[in-house]
Amino acid sequence: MINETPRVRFAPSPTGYLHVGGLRTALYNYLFAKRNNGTFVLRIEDTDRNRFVEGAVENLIKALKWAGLDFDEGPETGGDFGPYMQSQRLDIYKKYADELIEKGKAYYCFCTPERLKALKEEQEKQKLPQAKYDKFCLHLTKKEVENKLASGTPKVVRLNVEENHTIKFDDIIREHVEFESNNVDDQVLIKSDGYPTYHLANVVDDHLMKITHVIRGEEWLSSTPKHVLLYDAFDWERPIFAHLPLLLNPDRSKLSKRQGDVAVEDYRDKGFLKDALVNFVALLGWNAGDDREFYYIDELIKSFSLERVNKAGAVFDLQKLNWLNAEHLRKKSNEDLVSLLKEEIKKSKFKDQDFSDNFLSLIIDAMKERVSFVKEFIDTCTYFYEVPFEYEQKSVEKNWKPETPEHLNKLKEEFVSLNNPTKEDFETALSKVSEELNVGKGKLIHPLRLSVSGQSTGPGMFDLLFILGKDEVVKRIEAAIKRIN
RNA sequence: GGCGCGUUCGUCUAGUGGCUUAGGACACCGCCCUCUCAAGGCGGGGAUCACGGGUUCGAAUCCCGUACGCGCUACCA
Repeated sequence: MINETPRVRFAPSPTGYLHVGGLRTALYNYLFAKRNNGTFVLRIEDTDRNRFVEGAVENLIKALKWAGLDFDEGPETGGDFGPYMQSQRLDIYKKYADELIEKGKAYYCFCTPERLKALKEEQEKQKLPQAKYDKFCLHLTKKEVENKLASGTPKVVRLNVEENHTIKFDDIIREHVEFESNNVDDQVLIKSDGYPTYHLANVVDDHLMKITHVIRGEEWLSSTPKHVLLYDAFDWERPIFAHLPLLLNPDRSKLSKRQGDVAVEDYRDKGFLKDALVNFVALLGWNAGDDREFYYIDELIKSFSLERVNKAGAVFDLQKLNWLNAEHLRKKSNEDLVSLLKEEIKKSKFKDQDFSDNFLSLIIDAMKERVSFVKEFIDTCTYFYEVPFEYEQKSVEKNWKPETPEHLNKLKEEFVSLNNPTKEDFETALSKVSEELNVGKGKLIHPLRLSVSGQSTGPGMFDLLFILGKDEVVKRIEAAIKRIN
């Protein structure tokens, strides 16, 4: 097994969207596969007919691809071990369940839900340490079973867990784990509707698809003894297990919808860069052992190892995600940012206006260090796109003094005389006015900034003037003077 | 209740018996830079390493117990 190239899988159930916890699981599988020249498989675990969600699979695949996690085999893509939708593999599970019954490792159970419920209540009443099925149907005679089968009595198939032994297995992250078989229930393998449960389908598929490493969330650790029993019952080699720590809400419960966004698409729609989300989620439970925090996905591939995955759950901290998003944003080329910004403009109130790439690129240069999200290239500096409608009140009180109109007028006159001014020309012009008026530059700059942008904060004054252009600057100064008077 | 897993600054984490007066990052605060806001630089507060016992010359690191948290306990995954 050690010398085989690994085959791993991400096996979500199609609930309608990709959960960020799922993204992290998928990512670790992907990183592990790529790191070891292995294969990354996507398998859809849609064995619960009651939970069927229209379009869920398409959504899942879309989110995975958006994040850059391309799978080598899976629905749509295909592969040598398909089909990759469990609902299309029912006959396979049936065959293996029969094999188990043949071997005495599983058995038919005809107990009604009512009996099961009564049994459970009785066990609780007696304060039995653990409630589990009493193997009633295991003791049915062959004849009785045949009769019930022939009469079409509703049935399930149960795993026959032998009592009084210890089930042991190894886990890359948890090391050695043991369970007493007496604590393991005779799990249903095939439901009465003929569909398999997760446990059977998962084990059968992992074996048939030659999965070497099962990398999944910690919520599966408790059912791993059942899976181990199944591998042993079939006489199949067990895969290597790696149970990942959970992603947590701020209150340390399992990350859930109630306490914030959990869908990858929510984060995408909020403007998070895929590079940042992937980077962030990779660091939730793993690190290379050094201080590095900024990674692109191909760099993660080079550094990743399951051995360095933590045991304890990690709180999903939005503030750090925000910071990483800003970091990734700043590292992007203007070319990339221009096209991202254009997408945002299409969604904004400026969607009908035309802005040149060159103009947008100038805005990006001016604002790159001041924003965390692409959409802030619009929201925090609308004055680049439209004339300011109002002037920040606090700043008006502070910066617009009685002498301001005179100062602005002088600046305007100086600017008007400039011919196709550069940033430096604007600066020289302002210096000149500053000297002539014997007024500090700051005393001119703040009122000017407010006049031209309506705000008290923003990029460097002369960058701002240059980007707006002489004509626009002059117009805005005139409007501001009018406003003051 | 039972079983399992976990527990280092608010959060993500480094740390695998002496290099640790426990390091970094986010967040927070201050200073510098400066036309503002950022970015950047420098600095600060913040962790009796959950608690209690051992083992050892020496423990965040090994062992045991306790507490707490979380997960599982479905014909859900």
